Amino acid sequence: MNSNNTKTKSTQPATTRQGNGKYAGKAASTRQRERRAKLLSAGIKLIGSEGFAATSIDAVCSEAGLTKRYFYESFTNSEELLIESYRAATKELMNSILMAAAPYRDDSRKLVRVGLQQTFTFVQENPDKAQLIMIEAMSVRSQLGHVYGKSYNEFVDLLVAFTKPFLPDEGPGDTVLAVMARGAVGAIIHLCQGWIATDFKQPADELVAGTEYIFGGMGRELGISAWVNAPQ
Amino acid sequence: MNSNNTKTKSTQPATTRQGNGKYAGKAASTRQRERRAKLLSAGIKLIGSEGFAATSIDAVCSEAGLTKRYFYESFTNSEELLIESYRAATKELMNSILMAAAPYRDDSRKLVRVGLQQTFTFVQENPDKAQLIMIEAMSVRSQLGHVYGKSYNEFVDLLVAFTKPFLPDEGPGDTVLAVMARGAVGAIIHLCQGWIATDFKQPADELVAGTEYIFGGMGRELGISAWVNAPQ
DNA sequence: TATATGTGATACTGAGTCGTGTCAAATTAG
DNA sequence: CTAATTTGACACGACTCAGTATCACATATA
Repeated sequence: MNSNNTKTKSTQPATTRQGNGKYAGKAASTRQRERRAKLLSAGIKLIGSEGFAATSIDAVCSEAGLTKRYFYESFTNSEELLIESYRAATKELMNSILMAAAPYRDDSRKLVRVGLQQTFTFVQENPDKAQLIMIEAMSVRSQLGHVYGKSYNEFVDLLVAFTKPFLPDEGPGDTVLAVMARGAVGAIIHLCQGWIATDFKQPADELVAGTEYIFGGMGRELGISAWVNAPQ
Repeated sequence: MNSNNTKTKSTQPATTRQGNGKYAGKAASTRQRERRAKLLSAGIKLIGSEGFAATSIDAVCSEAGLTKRYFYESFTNSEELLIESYRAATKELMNSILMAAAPYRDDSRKLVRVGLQQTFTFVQENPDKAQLIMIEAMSVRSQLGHVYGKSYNEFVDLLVAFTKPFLPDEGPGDTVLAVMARGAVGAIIHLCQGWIATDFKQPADELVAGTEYIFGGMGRELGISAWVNAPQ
């Protein structure tokens, strides 16, 4: 359950006559964290490129340069690796978008443009992570379903909360607004999926332009002044 | 390669002294078609509910009430079953939308509304097929990727072709228009995915309303008169 | 009835994978 | 140096599954 599951058996009940855990100049906990990071990185790479179903634990260990023993030291099974890989990749994407968009908090249109640009840039620069986030995560059953749904809703809620202040009094209710936000996120995800599948043949600018139109239309339809008072 | 792959070995080179293929009152080709249909139906049900990765050939045969021999009579492997299942389900969805929307070819807004309503209705009434079309198909690698991409592009092209006549002369180019269409389809697919995952808790009307707003915004942004000359 | 063919149940082989266990080599602390 | 611990390589059993083969039974034809 806990993300920080240190399973160091520590089978020295009393007689710690020797060895406080150091090896190769590093403490036991450090080595373990490094191994976990290696496995996570290998997991993201393989799951993102080959797909979860085609990724065996042996392959992950081989990619990480470790043996199975250390896999089970950090994860109970392959699904846990998937979940943690998804968490790590999602966090990274979110942070990169927030960082890029932060300077434009007061300019809705610029904010949308920069956010979209950063999203597509991240996808192009990290195809494995993008594929993991946008394709693999949603097609795997059981536990990850909840993680994915939760993470997804958080982003949608963020989008709604951010849009709310700009809305005029009249307009659709919250439920419809939420549907629109989910649809907008879905549009981006889907465009990214197709983009990945076709090896980024289309220029990123065209995708940004198209999604800007979609967001612009929604802004206009919702009566947000930044778009209503705009040409075209 | 051919969809109508009849693999009746017909190992009677010359001495057809007996047996023109009838059994249980039906011709050989009829029986084979029925078996294939049973397998296809079982495949859609299992892949759509359990996922492709969790669907074994044995399970499909068991669900269809047949044995493995007849699976390999109609399909070379499980991926071929997946592709054919996807084709069948997609065709059914397309037809149901086109049938529902046909009477409103001259009223853009009504056309969009009815098309969306029918889409969500189909998804709710055929969750297995919808899950197969919208979730499983895109997460499987290799051959199906092309089938999915092709089918998807056909629908996007249809959408673009249908919109084109209503567009004013100014406005975005074809590439941006195509991106918008793909995004719109992605929005619908993604909303359906979430809807399926949450067991259709949200009323279909709300989803239709939200997607209508998205389409309305796009229509307005593109300068289509049916939406430009509309309130709100 | 006798023969050929279709059918259903099941066995079998080979490959792949998971999770665990073993053992020698490497490293550290006393 | 010596003993304890960590590490890497690999073996092992159990299991699942794909694809093929076998065998007895059912049905059609002569």
